Amino acid sequence: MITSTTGPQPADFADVRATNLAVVLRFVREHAPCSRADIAASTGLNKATVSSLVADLIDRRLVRETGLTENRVGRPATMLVLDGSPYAAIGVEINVDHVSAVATDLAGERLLTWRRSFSAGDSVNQGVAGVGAIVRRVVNRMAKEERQILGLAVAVPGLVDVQGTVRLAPSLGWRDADIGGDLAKALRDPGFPVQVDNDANLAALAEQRFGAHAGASDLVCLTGEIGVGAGIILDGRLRRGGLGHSGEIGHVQLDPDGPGCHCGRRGCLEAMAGIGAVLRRIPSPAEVQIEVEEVVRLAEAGDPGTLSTLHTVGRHLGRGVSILANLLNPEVVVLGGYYVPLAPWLLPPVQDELSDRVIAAEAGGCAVVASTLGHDAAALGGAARVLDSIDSGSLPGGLPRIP
Amino acid sequence: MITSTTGPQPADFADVRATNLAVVLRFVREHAPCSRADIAASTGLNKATVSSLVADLIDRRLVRETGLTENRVGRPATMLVLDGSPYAAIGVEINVDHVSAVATDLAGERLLTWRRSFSAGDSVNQGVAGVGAIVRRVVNRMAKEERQILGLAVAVPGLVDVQGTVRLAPSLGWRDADIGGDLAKALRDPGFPVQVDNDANLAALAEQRFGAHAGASDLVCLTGEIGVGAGIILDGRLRRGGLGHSGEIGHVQLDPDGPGCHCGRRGCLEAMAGIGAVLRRIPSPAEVQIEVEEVVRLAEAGDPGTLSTLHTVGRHLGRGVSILANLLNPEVVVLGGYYVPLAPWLLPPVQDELSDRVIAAEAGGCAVVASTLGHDAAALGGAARVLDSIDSGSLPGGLPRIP
DNA sequence: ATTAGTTGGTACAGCGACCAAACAAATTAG
DNA sequence: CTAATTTGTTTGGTCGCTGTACCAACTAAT
Repeated sequence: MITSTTGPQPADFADVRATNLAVVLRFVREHAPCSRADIAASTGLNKATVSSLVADLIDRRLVRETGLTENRVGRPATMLVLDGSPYAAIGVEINVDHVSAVATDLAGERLLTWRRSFSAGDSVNQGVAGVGAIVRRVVNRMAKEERQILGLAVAVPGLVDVQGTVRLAPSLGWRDADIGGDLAKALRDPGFPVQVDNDANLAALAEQRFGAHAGASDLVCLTGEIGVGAGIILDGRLRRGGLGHSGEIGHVQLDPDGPGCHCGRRGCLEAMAGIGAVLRRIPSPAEVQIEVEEVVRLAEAGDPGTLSTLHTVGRHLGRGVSILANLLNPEVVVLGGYYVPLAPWLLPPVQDELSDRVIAAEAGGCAVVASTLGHDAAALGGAARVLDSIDSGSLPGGLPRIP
Repeated sequence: MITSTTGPQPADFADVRATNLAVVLRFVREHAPCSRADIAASTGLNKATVSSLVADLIDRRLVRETGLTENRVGRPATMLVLDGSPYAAIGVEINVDHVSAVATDLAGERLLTWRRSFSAGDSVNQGVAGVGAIVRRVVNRMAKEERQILGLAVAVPGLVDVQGTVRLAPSLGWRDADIGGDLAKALRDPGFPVQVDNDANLAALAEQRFGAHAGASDLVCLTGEIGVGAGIILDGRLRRGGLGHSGEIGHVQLDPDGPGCHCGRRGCLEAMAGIGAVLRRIPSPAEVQIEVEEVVRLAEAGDPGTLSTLHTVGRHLGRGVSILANLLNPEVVVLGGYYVPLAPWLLPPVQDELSDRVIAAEAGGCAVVASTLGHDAAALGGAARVLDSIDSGSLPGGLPRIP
């Protein structure tokens, strides 16, 4: 059945065509290289229909025939793969001390990964200028490779509403900033859509598409930066809540008598299980990485104090994860950011807490794993978000066949 | 755009037709009485198409023409309304001490509300027999009124997986029971689908369709029975999580030093803000209602101890609600069950906690209200669930036009 | 080398569903 | 009584999927 998102939203032929184009495109993405016959057999579409759809996708340069054929009985198949070359998706991640930009082709292959320093104290205008600068460079590079930009999604650590306005980003000092609009202006009508989203949301998209549990339809991603946020994917899609402010787990109170949090409350998850709770002193943002590496060294050396701290933090983190598991019953919770290098010591106590606290048997089938995507997961997620919109039917290259 | 749920799921004309039939049906439900021209103008469908769709719906006896016309310039319109008479949806709610059954017509009007005593200690077989008995009586009554049963949904207080198997219902003493299958067997091939779901989930559906905030696309319903559970609606649909075990908020720990919970842990939401925390003594299930009424009387009389208890419980409940608001950012959290009569005293501290604890400004736009649906909300939600499946395209009366 | 068998892809007619526009119907305004 | 207005149906057209037939290209066996 076709399920429209909501309200009176009728369907017509264009929708059927767009849906089936997207179905074929997704199939090629997931089963490349494959033949038209494969597609017809697996999707249930008629062979003739598949031929027509594939022709359309080839016209739009989304799919390409590889001359290669298989070696079996019968006529050999002309295999199809995604055509990586003519398109690119851009994801950008704004952090306290740097901006990361990632570009991928249609298949999700990384084309470039760039970084630029960034000052959190900057005004919104300065921030946008900095992001605009790196994006312009990426756009130019893509133009040199003769790639059309499919879109840009920017990850911001903070509250972003459904329209893409940054409502509150404490670590950047931003409030009610229309980054998307400003950026589009700075890029002077770029000709591709510019989207803005929360970093945890985009990291979750990255995990769903590129992570070890890619394809999971119910997945939560917990970012382990200075702040802790959750990106929530349920039934295959990001769930943002009414205003787009979902996933704010960082200041959920674990213990009324817990340590003070920088937000002014006590016993927040962020205060008890954020990366700050692991470090012995509070370093500047740029030094956190170094401090974490020091903790890893100490833990590897078996330093009792460090191990004990990690165990305690792990238990607290486990309580946070168990809230997620009880409330949302995801297949997997992915720990990102600074949790990744610390995972060997954090995961066991997290698992223990989870089995203790989740009501459903065996933690409701909820696995907890460390991310394998590296530090720019949110930027990669930005690209994933652009690819998602392609996958769900808004194809580029709308020109029809030969006149 | 058409968005298929997931995977390779192509669309064809039948899907277009089903989608548009559902669109028209929903429109008539929400705007009755209305004319074909209204539908065409509001949905964007062509007038001719609307005529065809309406004719189809009339053939299926889902919609009816009222002779009435409006009094304006131009040709008078023939108004359309949902045809209540030929169909019925049944919802059943299993509780510790009773079973409630509700039947509604297509428009959601209650046709009957029945109750039957029930013993929690009974085996699954005895329980199914009891439910089967009341369902059979409802089915017979509906048959007498010449109504076709569209479906039956049963609400169970416990963990229900996506297939509808009751994994764990502590208050009933059930475990791994295929209530749906057993019930279908007990009804001897009833000719309509039998579904089983968690009581909080179905209560949430009832709120979304019949409650004061009907139509909200992001809504959470908190049941205040002996246990506390949440039904989570995001982006217009119930979200059940990977295995269907979402919403288990009752044993989220609010305070490591809190009072003991019957689950063996400490400081669970259920122990600190469940109805048990309000009552002075632990009564038998049948007596809870009386005890709650006594608490209301004391509160109304201004008894200081009672007021103080309610204030404290309200603050704890507010902490639970704030977790929901931070994590899911719903438009509204509806408090049900025994929270309803106590709402005048519980809501103020809940609101206070919410404004204190939710990171987004103004609690992320999250309202907290008491349910207005009465004690059989989950049963009503069962009917709502049946109506939902009609609304999303699985129409009855599949026979085509004239033979 | 020839033939049979198998599989891949295309061509063509048919059908179902939507749309646009013209038309018929029914009522009010003047 | 005519003009204006609005409703709903009829007619013709387009689009996109389906089924069938057909051709193409290769393997395997005779």
